[in-house]
Amino acid sequence: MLDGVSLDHLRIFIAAADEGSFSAGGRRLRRTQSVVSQTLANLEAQLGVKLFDRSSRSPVLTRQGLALLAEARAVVSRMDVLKARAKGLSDGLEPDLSVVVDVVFPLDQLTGAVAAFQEKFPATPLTLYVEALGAVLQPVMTGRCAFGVMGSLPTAPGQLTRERLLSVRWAFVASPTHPLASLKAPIPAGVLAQHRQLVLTDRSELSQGKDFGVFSSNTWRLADLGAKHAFLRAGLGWGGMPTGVVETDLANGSLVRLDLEEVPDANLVMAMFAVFRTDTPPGPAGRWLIEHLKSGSATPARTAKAKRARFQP
Amino acid sequence: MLDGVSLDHLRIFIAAADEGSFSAGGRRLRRTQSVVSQTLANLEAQLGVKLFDRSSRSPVLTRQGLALLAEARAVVSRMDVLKARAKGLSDGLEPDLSVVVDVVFPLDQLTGAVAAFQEKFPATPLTLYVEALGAVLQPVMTGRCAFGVMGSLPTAPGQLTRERLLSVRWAFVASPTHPLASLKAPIPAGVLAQHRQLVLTDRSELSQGKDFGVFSSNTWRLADLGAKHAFLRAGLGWGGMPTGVVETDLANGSLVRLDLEEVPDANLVMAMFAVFRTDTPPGPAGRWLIEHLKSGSATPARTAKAKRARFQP
DNA sequence: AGAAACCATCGCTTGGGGCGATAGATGCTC
DNA sequence: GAGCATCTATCGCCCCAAGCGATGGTTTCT
Repeated sequence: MLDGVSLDHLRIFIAAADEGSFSAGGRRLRRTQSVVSQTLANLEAQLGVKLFDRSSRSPVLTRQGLALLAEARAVVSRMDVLKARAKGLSDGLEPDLSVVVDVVFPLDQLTGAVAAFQEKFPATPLTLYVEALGAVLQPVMTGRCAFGVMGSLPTAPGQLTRERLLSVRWAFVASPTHPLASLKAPIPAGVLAQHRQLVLTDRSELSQGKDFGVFSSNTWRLADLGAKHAFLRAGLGWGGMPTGVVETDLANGSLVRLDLEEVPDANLVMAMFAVFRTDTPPGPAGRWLIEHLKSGSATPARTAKAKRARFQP
Repeated sequence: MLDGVSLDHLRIFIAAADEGSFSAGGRRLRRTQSVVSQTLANLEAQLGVKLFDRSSRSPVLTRQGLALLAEARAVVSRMDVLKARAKGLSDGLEPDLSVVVDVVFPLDQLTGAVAAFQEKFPATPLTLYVEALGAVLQPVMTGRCAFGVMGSLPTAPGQLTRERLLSVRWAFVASPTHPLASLKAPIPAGVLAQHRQLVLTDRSELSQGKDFGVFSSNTWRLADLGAKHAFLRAGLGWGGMPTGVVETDLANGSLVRLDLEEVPDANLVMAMFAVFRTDTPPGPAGRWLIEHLKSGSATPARTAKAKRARFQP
């Protein structure tokens, strides 16, 4: 034995204190009265503290006993936490979860799912990375993240599995002060190419040379969606944005939608997928999170519902 | 045994994980390597979780093992807290401390001492009551409070011990709009008696009929020092206040000092005492707090020092 | 190849946890 | 007040899990 006082000692102490009687405490734990008596005498000796006043018929906690009772509860409660955690792990729950999400993924959908996740799996630490485009892929490949959330794969290695989550509507926009904004008719590619396009980029090598929706050779590359947003509003160029991000701008006129000849009906959508390595599929927690990132499983939050209504008119 | 997993299991787990080796972990705990091996196998079986990957030469924690290691540390750490607490109690430290303090006790001295107390005895819950005059005595008599802090005892039962703490300077004041305020010469008792005096009182029976510094038969009795303060400032009467409470009022003129004929040199001080039942003297924590309530042991806080300087010009 | 670690497994011993019995004390009931 | 029920303390006994030492297999370093 490494230490005189054990968990069983504390459990017997708690039972006796709760029941107000050694005998009753013993009954609760299916132990004889004698072991309770001996154990508590032993515990008192180990701690050097009188826990019970035995002068009356049934023992009553001393003040010291009351103080240590709270400590004892804390100890066994912590042990119960450990066992609960172990139970989860033995059922296959992953000990922690790292996820990387593309910036263009709808924020409210993400926050709603993550909030629900924390409530559902409070013991599972969740680490969230937000990256752009190809930068999502890298941590998934290396295994640092259990899965990633990203748009159409520029290059889809065979070792990856992807699973459709939802679609992000896309709009090409510009500031109302921008020359393109005054053109009502569908804009042909030739005209587009004459104006600087703002393009989201990232620092990874995986998406090098793989451009998505780039119509102009005159481009500025921005690694941050918020920066791109600000540049667009400042009239420094035109480019595509998720409609969810710019809808208030479109409503109040600080950005206007561009009608492109190449994109009929402005119906551009980008499908978003959960992507993970086929050899290490997500465990229960990761799977749960993936399910709750799908469009059908929006959180009951009001904002999410409103957003969905706008997405499917 | 009430439960398969014990504290010793966790301690062995922690040692092995820390050392990165079963043998080294065993050495640290003065146990054979075989018991470490067996114990960990047993623990893994109990929890249903593989803690170590034994495929390589020296075992390495699995992800689950890493997660449970943190939990294990939490459990034994909580147990260490319990034992530390028990150690304090066995050394005679009281499990908790209740104290009742008279409102007129200098606030900064009190807060300083209490703050230092919480730092010195973080495990000892401190309950503080603030009462007026005789109301301080009652919880001390009944034993609900280990000691009380109060002014001169109106009636000093022999079963109480008192110990001097510090002196509170006292001033008789009134609003500048009050008729007495315009009298420069020392005011005789006869004149005082013609004006309403505001007197601090309390709801206990112990101070019934025992008035302190009452010169007028026309009195209003206030159970709250703050209320008395407000009444004085409103010009509703005259009365005594601790100088510490009214010094800013005296400085900015919202109250003026009265020069009483009965009280030469305005040198009225009220000695304050720690009072406790002789049969239950305070333990180490209580004694520590009493020492730090004395005037010489002011906290190093700037305000307290400044206040003391003003008190002893 | 050999030494030196490491871990798993197997008997063997032993100490503490648990049981039952007993005795003394206290409170309830008739 | 006698009898009964229930409580705690203590004793002797049993037994299992914890611990030990030895053995064997494996990896790493020299």
